[in-house]
Amino acid sequence: MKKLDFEPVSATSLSKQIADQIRQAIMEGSLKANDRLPTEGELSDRFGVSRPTIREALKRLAAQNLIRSKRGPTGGTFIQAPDVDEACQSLASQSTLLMGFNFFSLDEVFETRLELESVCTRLAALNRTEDDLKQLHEILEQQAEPDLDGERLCSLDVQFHRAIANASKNKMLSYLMHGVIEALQPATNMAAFRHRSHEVIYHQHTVILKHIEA
Amino acid sequence: MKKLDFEPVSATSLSKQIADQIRQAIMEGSLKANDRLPTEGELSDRFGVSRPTIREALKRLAAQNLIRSKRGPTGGTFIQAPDVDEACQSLASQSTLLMGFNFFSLDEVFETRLELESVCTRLAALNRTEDDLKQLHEILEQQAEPDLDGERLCSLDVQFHRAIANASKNKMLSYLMHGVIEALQPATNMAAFRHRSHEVIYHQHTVILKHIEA
DNA sequence: TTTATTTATTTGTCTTACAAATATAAAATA
DNA sequence: TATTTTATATTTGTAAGACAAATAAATAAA
Repeated sequence: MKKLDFEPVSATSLSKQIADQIRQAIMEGSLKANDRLPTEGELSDRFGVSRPTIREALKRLAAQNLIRSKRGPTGGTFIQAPDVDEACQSLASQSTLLMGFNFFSLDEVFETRLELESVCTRLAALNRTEDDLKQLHEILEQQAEPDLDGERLCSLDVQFHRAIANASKNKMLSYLMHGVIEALQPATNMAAFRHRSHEVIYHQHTVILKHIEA
Repeated sequence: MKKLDFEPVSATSLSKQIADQIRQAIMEGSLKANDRLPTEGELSDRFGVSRPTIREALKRLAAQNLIRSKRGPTGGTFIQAPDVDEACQSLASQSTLLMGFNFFSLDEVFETRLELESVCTRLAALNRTEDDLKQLHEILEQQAEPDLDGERLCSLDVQFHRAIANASKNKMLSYLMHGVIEALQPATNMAAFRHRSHEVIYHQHTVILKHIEA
């Protein structure tokens, strides 16, 4: 007899279903930033599940920075307004992970950074403030020092690239750019150590900065 | 008397600390894809916490698609290899959220898409396969039809943009591009409905495709 | 009025127990 | 013997109840 393959009625766990519901409410805007959710007890009543299940659902949301919790009266669980820096970090770690599993080659990521940076540079040339220029100069000045250790060199490199992204005055572009830069940091680290390309990097940065100023 | 502000000994919950530890092990590569974690019971023994706490930690990781779980013998919790499509979706929803909270203006996102697309188009012109061209032509052909309903029009628009990203043959760039496209879908939807810009869009796409072919 | 103290509320954690899924091994049956 | 069924062990999923810890507000004491 042929096997009928019915759909599983509910393959996903309760905690996941609940988390998804709340998540959707946030995305749709029915739950706004700093809104307070009912207490865990109330939630377990409303959803008809136990408190541990509710808690697992809330932890899922907490992992995505969608909520925060506090104890005590006036405490509870609150909708967390997203934060660009956190989002950036999460993008970076996703990218790092994808790179680690060889979904992206090093070349691809380098190419992406190069292209994005070219875009950022062009926009920065149009929109940069005096403050941006000052900051870029400061970083470059620190990079001019001849005997920098590798760690410091890399940190300054990252700072420089981030500063360019910020100078573009396009927050979404910066967001994406920061993610790519972070993902590349370990790799650029290696490259810098190996090829002692201090002068090369410094020279490149000088050229870029001139371009933005002009 | 002046208050000394000591660091809180452990402001973060146990489940978070445990999740972070496992997360780091995955990022560092000590835990590889499809590796099996110890059972929840063993984990609670090893970490010296209760099973519910372990479960909350695991749910945090599950929310980030870092693990998957299965019941039964031969079941357990396994390290999940990241998936580009899922990562894309998560990037898109992050972007949507940031847009929803007005961290990015519509202009910024449009500008970002425009610039990224320009990069994708240039790379696509270099790297596109015959298959890519065929696919782009197919989509364009469907868009040529005069009376498309709004939904279908938008869907084809998204498909076209995604196809260009893919034709660039840079997977990281595609990944970022897809995120931006998804985030913009609701907005482009609105725009398309309002301005009945069917012909405009079609014309633009024709120009882009010619550029890629040449 | 100011300072302690109590109290109520809410999340954080632990313990124990049972349900559900599911692969493996054993037993029954054709 | 081969096949099907049944039992069994293992592991995650869910539940219930209890206590700990944080903390703000109300109350009592100085």
